[in-house]
Amino acid sequence: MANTSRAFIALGDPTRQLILERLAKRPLPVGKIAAGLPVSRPAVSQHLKILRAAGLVSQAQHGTRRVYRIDPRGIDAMRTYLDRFWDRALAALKVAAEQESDS
Amino acid sequence: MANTSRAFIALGDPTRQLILERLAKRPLPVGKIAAGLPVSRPAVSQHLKILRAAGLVSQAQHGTRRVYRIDPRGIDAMRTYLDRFWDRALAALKVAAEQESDS
DNA sequence: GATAATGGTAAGTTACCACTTACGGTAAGT
DNA sequence: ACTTACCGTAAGTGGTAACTTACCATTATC
Repeated sequence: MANTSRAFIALGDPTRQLILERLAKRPLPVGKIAAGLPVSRPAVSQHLKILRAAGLVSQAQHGTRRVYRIDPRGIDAMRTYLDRFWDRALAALKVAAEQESDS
Repeated sequence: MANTSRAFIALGDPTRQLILERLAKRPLPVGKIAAGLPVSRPAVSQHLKILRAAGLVSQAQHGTRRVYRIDPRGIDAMRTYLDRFWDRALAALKVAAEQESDS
């Protein structure tokens, strides 16, 4: 499974989107992330595991605390994928429009 | 449910990704999309419905044919979302790095 | 060293998703 | 008109995702 696929799946879940929104403001330990979210702390741990596999967050262990933060590389990979897609799609649509006017 | 959420969910599925890859080359009717894909034609129809709800493809009816094509607006909405996210995340990481060096 | 704090993992449940086959509906061709 | 081509939808099924509670491991604190 390509990692971009994992990233898109990860961003599709509303809870994970909330987690990323919070981490986009500042790095946070798991407990702080879970506080304020509508799900339990273990659920957050499971989401973080998915986000980590998708390359969207990274971890730093300080004592018993695990501080999570956004991993910019994961975000950038998605942006690159969409940009390439964008270019190809626009080019194809342009060709299609020209062909239609050929009639 | 926000439409960007729908778009990310849509891009998370590998079959839908394949469909979009094909449509990025040129607009196609449903049958042509399904040919070459590892799933049945009705499955493709269901995926197209999801892609349409996400604003990623549009439809044009010619006789009994439904020709689908990429809708650039949906792609662009995702790009915009990621760009905003990217900016905020980078700013937050910069602040965090400065705070760490303050110790 | 006992206790508390922090967080990852296991097991189980519920809900949803992707897929199939079967069917219906509309437009084109003969 | 009959048949064919094209495609959407309904119903049913198997698998997986998200969540909960319960438990365990590790590190700080007293």
